[in-house]
Amino acid sequence: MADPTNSELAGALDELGDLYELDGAIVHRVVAYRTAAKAIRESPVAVAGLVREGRVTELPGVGKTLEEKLTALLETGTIPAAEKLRATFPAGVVAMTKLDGVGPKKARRLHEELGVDSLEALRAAAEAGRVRELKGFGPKAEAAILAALDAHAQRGDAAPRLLLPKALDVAERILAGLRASPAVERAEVAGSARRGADDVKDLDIVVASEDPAAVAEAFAALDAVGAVQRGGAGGARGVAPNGLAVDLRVVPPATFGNLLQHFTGSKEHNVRLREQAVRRGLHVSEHGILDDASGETTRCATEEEVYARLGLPYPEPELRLDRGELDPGWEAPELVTLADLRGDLHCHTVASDGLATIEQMALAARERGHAYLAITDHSATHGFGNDVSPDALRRQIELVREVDARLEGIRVLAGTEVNVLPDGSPDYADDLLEQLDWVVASVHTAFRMSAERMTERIVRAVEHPLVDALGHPTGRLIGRRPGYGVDLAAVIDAAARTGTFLEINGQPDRRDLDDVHARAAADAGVGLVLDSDAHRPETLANQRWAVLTARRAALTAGEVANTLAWDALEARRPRHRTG
DNA sequence: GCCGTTTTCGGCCCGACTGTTTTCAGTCG
Repeated sequence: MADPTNSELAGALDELGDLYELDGAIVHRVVAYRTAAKAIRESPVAVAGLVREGRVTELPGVGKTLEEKLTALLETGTIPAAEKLRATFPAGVVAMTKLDGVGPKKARRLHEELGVDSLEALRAAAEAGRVRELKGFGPKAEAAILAALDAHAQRGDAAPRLLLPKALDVAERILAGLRASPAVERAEVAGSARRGADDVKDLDIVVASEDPAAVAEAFAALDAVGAVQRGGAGGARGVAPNGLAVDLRVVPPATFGNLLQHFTGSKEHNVRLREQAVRRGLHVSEHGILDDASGETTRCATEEEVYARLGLPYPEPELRLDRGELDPGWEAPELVTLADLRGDLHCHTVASDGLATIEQMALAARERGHAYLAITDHSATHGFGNDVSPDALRRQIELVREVDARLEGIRVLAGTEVNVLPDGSPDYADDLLEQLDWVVASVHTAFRMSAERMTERIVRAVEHPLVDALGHPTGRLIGRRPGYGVDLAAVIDAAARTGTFLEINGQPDRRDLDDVHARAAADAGVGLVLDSDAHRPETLANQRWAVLTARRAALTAGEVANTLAWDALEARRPRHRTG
């Protein structure tokens, strides 16, 4: 039987944390399970392997006890403590703790005192007016439970999340509206949107102003804020027309830095930051930094002042993920920017499923300041758009050469996004691939093979000497489809061995590789390419999202291959490697 | 349950909001 994935191992620890929490364990013990689950989920290597090698305690937050539990899970398929607790707390009770406003304490009392053991039973009890009979519960608590059950019935377990570009579009319109108000001195988006996350649950907007009432009024009047659910001193909550919740917070300019830092998060970053500060007698909150020794609170107008007061280098928002950025001795890397990119190595034209011609795409890339653009239409077996047969590709190469000769100021490269067949070979012959300047190999078909076979398939493609880059390496679609089961550590190893580049695809629902694995690839010496995968001129701008993922991976310009001039990059292609 | 410039025990971020309370527990981010 295949080893459990990191996600499955993390899920088991999260469940055990939930069960211990219901059982009344102290909160720190529960937090320890969740911290360990996060470390496992974000690990770029297969944690099951670490457990077998006796190395799993190298992960931060995993100690002897959790090592034993993970070992039991691998050897027997279950954790004894979880088995025992499941007998006391049925799955329905755990499910109750996921409802808005219901936590472990309330769920346990509903279970013990009303015999409720499922969401259905909870609804029946609430509708019968039995919940309000419990001490500490009242009519409002009962109504809130019914509302939470309705919300759960509508959206299921996962709260709806919006892809980053859609959320930022709302944020930018709100910010523009707020900045037009004379009462607003500064307005910024905070939260996961500012950190460049793949998708967001809600927007946090923070404002510096001496007149919060005027700001709240301006906020409520914005078209981008459809309905204001509640307002009050220092803030308001609205809902954008597309359903995105928007939280507004307003403070005087003197503490804007504290507020922006606090609401940018991440939560884990802030917890770590505050724990370290406490050891030095400092207490950090959105209101300022309290010094135990003097009793003084330092208020900061900028975030830079917050980090400086704590003696820390300033971490860019994308790096605030509690992945070592607060460790002693950490130095802020100079993160790659969109302006560093000198070319784009993945786009489509009307030859396959794109909407523009070679020339239109090239002119748009030149307009964006690029020095080169690779035209990489899909290959024949792909199945989307027009089939690009070998003969059609030969004609396409001639067309590219013709456009390249005619246009000044942009190098147009002949390429392909060649399909990786189930056996790992590209679906054009080598003598044709040899004529191309740039070959991206991608998996588009036969997703459902075992992890072992998929890994062999992709490693074989990476090892092909005429494959320059692996496109969207995992095939994930954010919020819709997990990646194919593939051992990325083996893929990264093969790429490091062969000099093949790995792509960070900039389509906003791909961003594939993700930040964790992009970091692991760079650490292994693999070059990353940040591509738009544009299908029309406007979506060349999608490189922006690849750059954000790269920044979350702490990539510098030196770790991104398409920051190089084409001549330098061409010389680094795998086909030029010897030995 | 983890961890150590308070190191093998005794701590473990901070505040807002809500509903039920007469001073606070639970939940959330």
